[in-house]
Amino acid sequence: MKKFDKVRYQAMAAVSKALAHPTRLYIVENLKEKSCSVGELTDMIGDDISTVSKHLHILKQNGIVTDQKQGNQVFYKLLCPCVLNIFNCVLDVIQTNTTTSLNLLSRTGRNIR
Amino acid sequence: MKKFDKVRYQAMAAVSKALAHPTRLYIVENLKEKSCSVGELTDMIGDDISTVSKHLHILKQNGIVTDQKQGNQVFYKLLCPCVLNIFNCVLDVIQTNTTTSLNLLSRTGRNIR
DNA sequence: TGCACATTTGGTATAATAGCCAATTACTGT
DNA sequence: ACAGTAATTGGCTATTATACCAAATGTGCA
Repeated sequence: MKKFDKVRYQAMAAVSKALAHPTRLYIVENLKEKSCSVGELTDMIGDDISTVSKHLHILKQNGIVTDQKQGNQVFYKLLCPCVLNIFNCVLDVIQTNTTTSLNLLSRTGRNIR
Repeated sequence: MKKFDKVRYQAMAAVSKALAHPTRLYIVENLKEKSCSVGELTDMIGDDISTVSKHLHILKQNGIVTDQKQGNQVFYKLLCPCVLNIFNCVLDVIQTNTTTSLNLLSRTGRNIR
């Protein structure tokens, strides 16, 4: 693999990795409509606040969210709503998988219900 | 986070994780046009063939590629070309980041060239 | 059958990730 | 300055990923 390509794929992998965690996906999807404080997100998620803070840090580092202080709190919002497209693409892949599995099942004469 | 959501986000994270590696992204992009044998991919990538084989296994497990024996060799191909959309989305994110950085730079009076 | 080639699997060392707790930092209001 | 709330950081441990080598498996052909 050429060095040029390596750099490119590393950059892409970094973004993918940032999204490759259930909690971080949850966060991104919840920031779709409105920005949230760390505390709000923590309540929704149910992990320790330090854990949530670290997830947010990863998302920020990879240019997916930004933060803004408001008094006592820090609000995070989507920096790049284009990430939401990734959601659809990923769901497409999952749906394709599911469809394939269903076809296999039906070919064996079995069915879901 | 509701249990239902958890399952959903875990499924999505699994797909994202499968793509969250430079070599695997490289593989996916190279299977865009034509299917390739493990040996061919190994030559292009330059890692040990066992390493490449394991990457392919991960992609297969997550419904991104399929394999097919042809005599001595195993050819892999994209199961779900919709993954390629993810590439564009990820590149969008990266471009947004880059643009943001450039704006910051220019605001300081500096510039790339 | 036995050899050559292609791929997968097992084993292992190293590195990266995730989560919690405790300690620190930052801001507000008194 | 001090107490109270919000968030980040550091430290620790458990789990997971990655990459190599070596061994095993599978396939085609003499």
